Amino acid sequence: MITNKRATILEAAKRTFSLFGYKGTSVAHVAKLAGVGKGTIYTEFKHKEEMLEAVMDDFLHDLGAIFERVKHEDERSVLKLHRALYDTLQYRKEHQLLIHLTEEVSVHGTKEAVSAMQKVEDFIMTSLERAIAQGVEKGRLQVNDTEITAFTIYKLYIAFIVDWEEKKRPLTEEELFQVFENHIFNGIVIR
Amino acid sequence: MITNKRATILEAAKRTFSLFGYKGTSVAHVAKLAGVGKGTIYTEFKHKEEMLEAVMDDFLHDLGAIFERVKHEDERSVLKLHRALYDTLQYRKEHQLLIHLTEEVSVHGTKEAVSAMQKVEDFIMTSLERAIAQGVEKGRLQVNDTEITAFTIYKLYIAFIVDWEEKKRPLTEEELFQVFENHIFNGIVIR
DNA sequence: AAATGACCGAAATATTAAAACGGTCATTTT
DNA sequence: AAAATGACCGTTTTAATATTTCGGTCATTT
Repeated sequence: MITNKRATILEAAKRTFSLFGYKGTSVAHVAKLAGVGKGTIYTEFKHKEEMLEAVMDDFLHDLGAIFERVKHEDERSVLKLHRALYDTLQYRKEHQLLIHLTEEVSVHGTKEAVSAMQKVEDFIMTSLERAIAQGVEKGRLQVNDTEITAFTIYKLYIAFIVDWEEKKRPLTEEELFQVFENHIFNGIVIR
Repeated sequence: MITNKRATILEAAKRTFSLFGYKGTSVAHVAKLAGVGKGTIYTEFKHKEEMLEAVMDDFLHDLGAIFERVKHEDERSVLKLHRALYDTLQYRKEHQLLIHLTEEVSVHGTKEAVSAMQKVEDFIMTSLERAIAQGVEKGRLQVNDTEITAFTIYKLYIAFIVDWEEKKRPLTEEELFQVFENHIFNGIVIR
């Protein structure tokens, strides 16, 4: 066999999950696309959920790359933070796999999808927390509790990128940055 | 008749909506509790939804009173804003009617419930916006767009009161205030 | 003139039958 | 002998159908 068996199956799983979501994908379907028998899949994965987990791990690796890439850019701490989060959420918003999983969570509450999306949220939150902690170390940010601050920033980005766009004109990246610059970072109180 | 007919029906509607939500309440049930025939209800309200609207109007009137009361307290602008919003959301949290409607929106998407909750959100947002505009007038706050700032504060409160409590220990009123003091009002950037 | 509840079509719910699914394993292929 | 396979199994989902409940009306009663 020229290509790795596990990789072939994983690629097929990624494709079908992206097209039909977790619930909408049958193991038989993945097997056919991968060009193997159904039984073969169970020599590589304990069950269907383990396939999703493997696909998600790949995916989280990509997300991690975004934060990593931005980290080495030579910019202000605040701008870096913004760019990493913006790119991440944009990526998340456009990726078919995540779109399907998100819908599955809200419509069917499929437990495997819930846990997969939880992983994504945790990952983003953790990356954000690390970035904030770094800003604190460098003496650029004052923060009592990095977790609370990460939560605050994360929820606001989600609110603006998801909820705001539902009823108003979407903000450009620049405008969104301004919102955060004014509110979270500088504060609105006049001194 | 000693008590007002409309008020009696409205009171019964309020009770049953609070106990069973909109979907879970039948018109016959309201009629029985109000001690009138079903037909009588339709002499006062065009349809079931109009009953809900009337109940919600009463409710929004109560909410308005909270903002009004706080407005006249002699405190810092920021503290006032916080107290008004906190009272509002605590009230909301305790109020069975809103709990049921909120669940109905997320579980069944009942259109009458969606529109009722939309009204509540709009009302809170508008009150908040007015309070912020007042802070700006008094030269206490610097804000580019009161709508965006109101949205920011509202979403953050909801996030902390709903989402944060789902996974972490609920914040006390004091802690919640600190979060807003640090993030929105003063900012986290070191100058 | 105001109040009522039996009645209507429509919508929600419960019941049942049929199909599809995840996972296994005896058999086949390499 | 080891790896791959798909027919097969019990369970879960879905589709089809029968039953109940509901919002709203209106002829009759109060």
